[in-house]
Amino acid sequence: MPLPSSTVENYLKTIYKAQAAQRERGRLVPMGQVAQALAVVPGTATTMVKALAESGLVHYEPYAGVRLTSAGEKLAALVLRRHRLIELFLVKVLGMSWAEVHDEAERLEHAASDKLIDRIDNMLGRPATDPHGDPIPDSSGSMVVRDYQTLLTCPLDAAVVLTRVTDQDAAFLRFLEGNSLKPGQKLRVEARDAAADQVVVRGRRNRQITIGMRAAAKLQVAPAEAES
Amino acid sequence: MPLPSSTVENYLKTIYKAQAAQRERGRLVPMGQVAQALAVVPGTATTMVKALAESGLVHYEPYAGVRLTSAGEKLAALVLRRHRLIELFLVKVLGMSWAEVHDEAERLEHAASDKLIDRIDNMLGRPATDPHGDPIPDSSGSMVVRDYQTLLTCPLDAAVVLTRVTDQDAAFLRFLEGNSLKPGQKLRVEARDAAADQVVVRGRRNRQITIGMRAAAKLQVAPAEAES
DNA sequence: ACTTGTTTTTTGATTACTCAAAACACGAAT
DNA sequence: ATTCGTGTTTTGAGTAATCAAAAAACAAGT
Repeated sequence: MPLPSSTVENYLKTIYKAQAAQRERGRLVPMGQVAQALAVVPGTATTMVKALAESGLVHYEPYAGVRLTSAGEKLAALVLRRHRLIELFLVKVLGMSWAEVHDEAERLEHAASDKLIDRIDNMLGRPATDPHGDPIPDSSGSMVVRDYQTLLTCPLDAAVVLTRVTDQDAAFLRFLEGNSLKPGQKLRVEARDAAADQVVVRGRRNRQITIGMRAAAKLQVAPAEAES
Repeated sequence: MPLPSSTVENYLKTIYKAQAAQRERGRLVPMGQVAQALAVVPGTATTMVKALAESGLVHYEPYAGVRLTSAGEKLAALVLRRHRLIELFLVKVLGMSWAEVHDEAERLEHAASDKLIDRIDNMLGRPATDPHGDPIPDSSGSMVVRDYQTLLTCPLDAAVVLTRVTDQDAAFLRFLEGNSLKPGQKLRVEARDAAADQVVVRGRRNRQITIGMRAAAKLQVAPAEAES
């Protein structure tokens, strides 16, 4: 029963996110994917995951893959909670750019105590999402997962609001920021052209932005509410 | 040229503080002291210190002790800078008690980037001292060291102001807080009795507090300025 | 059912840090 | 000067996490 090192926390977080990313729930995450996400060689991931299985944090099937147990899931959610609250705190209180907070939070999430995290949570008014629109689990580890459309799948010409950006790459985020594409922004998809790899969006101050389909798929939206 | 792990940072910090604590400057810190401060067995400290010497961070003389090189000193000062800015930030911005911030900072100091630290420094108005009155090195690693008297050495019945508390123990700090003995507090030593191990202090709202001499030695004071 | 190609697991080493306990050095005191 | 006690270093071993490369398993595709 070793208390989770930051390595363990990172493995759990990675498996959690991989599980969440796949359409079908309850499927095993292949080892290769875990190894790649953590930037370690496959053998390392195998060894580590077997150790996690020993501790009862994951269910591991040789040659098939890995899945979190409920204990592992809770722990992973708490790591995510710390990460996202820290990100929001850095943006809201310290005025950092949303493009740079990810890496910072990546390190701080393993050092911050629950007490500190609760204080931050409180100071921010128990927020539901971080600066990228990712939902923040509560202190018991549960989280409201909502299924959004993306700029690739939402209806054409409908009023939508940007709710979530599923890519933490700093350069990408800086690009979005430069075009006022931040969560909360009202948008309208005016055209899509698969052949040309173009999605045309009308955004802030009626400015028109054209992005590629890979990028569009990373921008999640919800139907805009009735207000102006 | 390995970038300093948090273990290395802790060794440097410990040696730095031990060096600062000893009256005579430039003396070597004995290994036993380093080991004890870091809660490792002596052999471990020897091994580690030899590695630090390899990296040019300390000067090590077998059987004599260890001393920081200027490179090591700078690095240690920057760790201390991070630690103290974080402590002050936790107190000032997050409203934590000065009794509990030490342990938190002890972990965060190894995870916070220079960028974050500079932002905190800026937000706090480039403060000179942390909540315990410890001086905060600037970003180049230099620090104003002032030599204070203590409640044990200051003149009797003189108006003094509490400037620094040289003990981070949470229980001790809570005791001080309960008696309004925090940096900035104006005081007067009314009596000392070595035989009875008593120092009698007149403090806030003319309340009288009696503490032992070990505790008194940890409270540093400066002559009170002319204002009321 | 074989062969091929990819993915996964094993094996053997390596690095950083640690401890326990034996061996050693040094200053002081007889 | 030899002895004693304390402090220090060495030695041998262990844990956590990693990599490189060999070996094994699996999923197809003729």
